[in-house]
Formats: sequence, structure tokens, C-alpha cells
Amino acid sequence: MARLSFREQVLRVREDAIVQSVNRLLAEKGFDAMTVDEVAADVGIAKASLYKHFASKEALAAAAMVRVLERALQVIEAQAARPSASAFDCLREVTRWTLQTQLAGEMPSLPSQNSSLRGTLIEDKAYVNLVMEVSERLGQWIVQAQQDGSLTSQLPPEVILYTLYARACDPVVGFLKAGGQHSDEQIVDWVLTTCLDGLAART
Amino acid sequence: MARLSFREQVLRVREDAIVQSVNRLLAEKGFDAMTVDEVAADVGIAKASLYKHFASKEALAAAAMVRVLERALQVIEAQAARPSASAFDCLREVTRWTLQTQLAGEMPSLPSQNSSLRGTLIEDKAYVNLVMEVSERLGQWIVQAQQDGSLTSQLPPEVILYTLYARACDPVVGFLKAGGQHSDEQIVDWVLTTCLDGLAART
DNA sequence: GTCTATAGCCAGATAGAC
DNA sequence: GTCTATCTGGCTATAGAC
Repeated sequence: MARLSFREQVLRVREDAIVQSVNRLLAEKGFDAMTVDEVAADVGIAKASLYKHFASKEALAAAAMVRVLERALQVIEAQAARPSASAFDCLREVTRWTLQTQLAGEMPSLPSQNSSLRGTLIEDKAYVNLVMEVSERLGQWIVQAQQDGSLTSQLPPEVILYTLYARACDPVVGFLKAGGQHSDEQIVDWVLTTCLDGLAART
Repeated sequence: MARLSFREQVLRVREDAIVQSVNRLLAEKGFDAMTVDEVAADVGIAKASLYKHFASKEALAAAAMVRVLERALQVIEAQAARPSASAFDCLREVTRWTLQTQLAGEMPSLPSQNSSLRGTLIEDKAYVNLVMEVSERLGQWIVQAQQDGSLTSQLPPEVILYTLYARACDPVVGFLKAGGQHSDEQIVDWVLTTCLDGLAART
């Protein structure tokens, strides 16, 4: 990769700061409640300057999603590098990271109904490629874990994949945290248990 | 209860129509995307007339929540009237109703972050009483099912209660329906399985 | 590229006649 | 209570100077 000029490095650092703010605000308030004014204030620049970097509010959200998907892929690759870990172990640890990220207030959440937002996302090649890459990697682990008998074969891989994705916006995490009675680690363990072991007693 | 005058009956029918529209629109688009203009158009009256019946958009949402909680309580009571049903059976069937209602596009969904909405809800005695009543009834079944060994005792009743409530906004239902490949009944069964049996294989 | 100032729009809520 | 017409505020996005 070519070396970046000083100007380009400054640009990149600034955009990183913007996306980081967007990420936090999306996690905290959601897409609709987040305003571009807030983002600008949080970054410490004028709103008009934001629009020099990103074309729209939707583009800001897309950048935040790309960021979190890149992190997810890093976590996936870190798990894949553990020789002693089974496919089931890898899925559990990636899901644990998802819950921890949500609990830390760093998991952006977007409304799935918003059509202009959907449009921006599917036009974003980086976003689409990352979703496909992450789904592909998780899908391979799912099939493998079903074959070795650690994941149930009663559900299609698709259902299992969606169920794991859904942990990124599981409201149970927020309810338990709002109660203030339990440690983050305890909350993550409980939600992981409901997800993997279910609510019915295991004999 | 005193007989209602004709005028009062007309009023009640109209308000029922309003709340029904709100319920459907909340299920379809969510609170933020739903506009009061849409509600008025859907009911077939002027927006100003809506505000004679309900003080604010938040009050409309609260009325829809009261309506769905009343229905939930009816379902709970229908289950409680089945002498042969175990506590676990009752919980499963109430959860099934929740998923079916969501799948039918009749489960209103509210953003849990919105503070003015939260304020309106907790000021609404009917809403608060219904939430408490539903939680109480489900809580009793949960404790009973844990005692008879059909529900896991590894999780606090609170965690199980929240996990069941969360089925009302489980995004997996919408993902699977959007795929268009599966019947509603199949989707409900799969999500019930993930919830009660978990993703890990049962030996 | 950064800023201040503002355009343009939309949605919640209300005024006032009937 | 219902309507039409309007107010009001907040938000996205942009113009234009520096």
C-alpha cells in the first residue's frame, strides 16, 4: 500500500473520530433520535464540515456499520486462529463479543424498516461485502458444528445464523443492565445461556 | 357498570378504530416512522379530531400498548383455564401467541430509549397495572415450572421473564418472513425452538 | 476544509369557524 | 366534535465567506 501523505493521514484520523462518535451515538440513542448536530458537537467540528466527509446522515450510519463489521471480522479471525477451539466454541465466543460490545454501549443499532437507510446500505459495497463475508464465516462454523453434533440439526443453518445476529440487538441485555443489580459478565453469561441452552431444563 | 348512552357508545367505537389503526401502524413502521397524519388518514378523520381523543402521539402509543396487554391477559387467562396444561405448557402457548401476533403484523413495537414516551407510559395507570398483572401471572408460572423441573433453574426468573417478553420484538421472525420461503407456522415453531430448547444440541 | 448563517421541509400540535 | 388552515420547532442539508 502506498504511503499516505500527511494531509491524507489527518483526513483519516478525523474521519475515524467522526465514525467513532456516530458509532457511540447510534448505540446510545438509535438512528432516528441521533441528530447530525449532535454528531458534529461530539466530534467538535461544524455540521457543514461533516457533510464534506459524508454525503448524508445515512452515509454516517453506513460508515459506523462498516466499522463494527470490520471489528467483528477481526474477532472471527482471532477465533479461527485458535487451533484447539471447536466450531461451536468459536460461535459462542463471537456471540460473547457481540453481547459485550452491546453492553459497553458500542453496538450501533439501526431501524430495519427505514427504506432510505436500507437503500444507502445496499449501495455501499464495503458494507455488503462485509455482511457477506461475516455470514459466510459464521455459516461454515454452523454447518460444521451441526455435523459434529454440538449444534442442533433440528434448525436450518439460516435460522441459527439469524438468531446469532439478533444477539446484537437483544433487549434483554439492556433490561438487565438497567436493573443495575448484576455485573456485565453475569449478564453476558445469562444471555449466552438462554441463547445456546434455551429456557427448558436440560436433563 | 352503568349503561353507556348512545353518544358514549359512538365515542368508544371511534376510539377503538383509532387505537386499532395505531396498533397496526406501530407494528408496521414503529413509533418514530409513524406519523399522526397517517393515523388520521387511516381512520378517516381529521388530525385535529384525533387530538380531541388523545393528547399526544405518545398517548396514542400508550393506548395501543394497553390494548395489546389486555389481549395478552385474555390469552393468559385462557391458558390458566386449561386444567390439563402444565405451567411450562402455558408459558409456551402464551409465547406462541406473541410470535403469531408479531407475524400477523399486530404487535406494536416501541423504542425503549425514547424518554418522552417512557414518561407517558409510566404515567398511564392502566398500562402500568397491566404490565404488572401480566408479569405477575407469567412469574408465577415460571417459578412453578422451575420447581417441577421443566424450566431451567440455572437462570433467575427475572431473566426468563425478560427473555419471553423479548419474543414480542424478535427480529428473527421478520427476517424469516421477509425471506418468503417458509410458512408462518413453521417460523413460529422454529423461533419457539430456539427460545425454549436453545441452539446447542440436546443429547 | 472550516466556519456562520440559513434555506427548505416535515411533523406535532393548535386556532377558530361550524 | 369535526373540519380547514396554520403555527411552531427541529432537523437535514447547503450557500457562501474565509
